Amino acid sequence: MKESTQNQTDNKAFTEECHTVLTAVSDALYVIGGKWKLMIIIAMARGNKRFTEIQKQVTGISARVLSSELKDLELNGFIIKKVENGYPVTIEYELLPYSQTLEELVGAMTRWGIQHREKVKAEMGSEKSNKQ
Amino acid sequence: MKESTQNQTDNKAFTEECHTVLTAVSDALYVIGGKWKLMIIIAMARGNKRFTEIQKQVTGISARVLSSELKDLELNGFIIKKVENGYPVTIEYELLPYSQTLEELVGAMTRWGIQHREKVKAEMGSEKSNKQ
DNA sequence: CGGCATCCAAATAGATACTG
DNA sequence: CAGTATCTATTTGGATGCCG
Repeated sequence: MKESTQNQTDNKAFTEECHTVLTAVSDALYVIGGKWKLMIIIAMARGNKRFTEIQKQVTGISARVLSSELKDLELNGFIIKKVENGYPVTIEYELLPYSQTLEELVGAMTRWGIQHREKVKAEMGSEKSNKQ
Repeated sequence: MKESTQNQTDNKAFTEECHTVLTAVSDALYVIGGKWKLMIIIAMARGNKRFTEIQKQVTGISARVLSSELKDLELNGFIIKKVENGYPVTIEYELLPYSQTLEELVGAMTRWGIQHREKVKAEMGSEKSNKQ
């Protein structure tokens, strides 16, 4: 994993690999980017299926935005909207198997978020009592 | 990984774990969310250090936005701006070690982006020649 | 409850020109 | 080259009210 000798050869491969990675990350961000999509999927993976349940878990999201995000998620094959006819009609959203492909990504992001919060906390303490 | 018996006990733990995960992901998105930050870090990790180099790699970013994003990244400890006095002054941005904590996340996102693109491509093919 | 329509405010981003 | 300033256009989002 360490190299420093022949850089000319590396540079070209690096540029190509860079483009590949940038394209892939760009693709991913296009589909699951934004503040809410991953958070909605996380909330749903913990058993929240109803519109208002999800809205309660995902702090700060408005009904309009949640509605729009759910549509996007359905279009992209992560969830499905189920309408049960009865008195009254109940509507539930369910995760589809494809949403499980995000597990690794969500796990990585969760771990990073936790360690980042701790890093920030540690910096706060070590900045010579620089309170605001 | 399969459970269905005692759901009451699970639900409470689930709700707490849900909140933990949502908070962590929210923290992460706050710092590295948006279209550009990860892409800039990826480009820099492949050796791009100059402003225009980065702008060339990260397709579509404007100078104004790149400038603003670089400032954010510096504030959050991912990069450092180095000014070398000479004729003319050269300015380089370098990754700091903290940016390496993102490797797992970037890797997960890259893999997901690649597989997602392939899934979409496969769907295109299987949708009875439904060209647009 | 689960939304959608409307209106309006704020944030974001593109284009262009300009500077040291 | 490495930005900044300005202006404008577009996107996004909150608030509210309404509907089945």
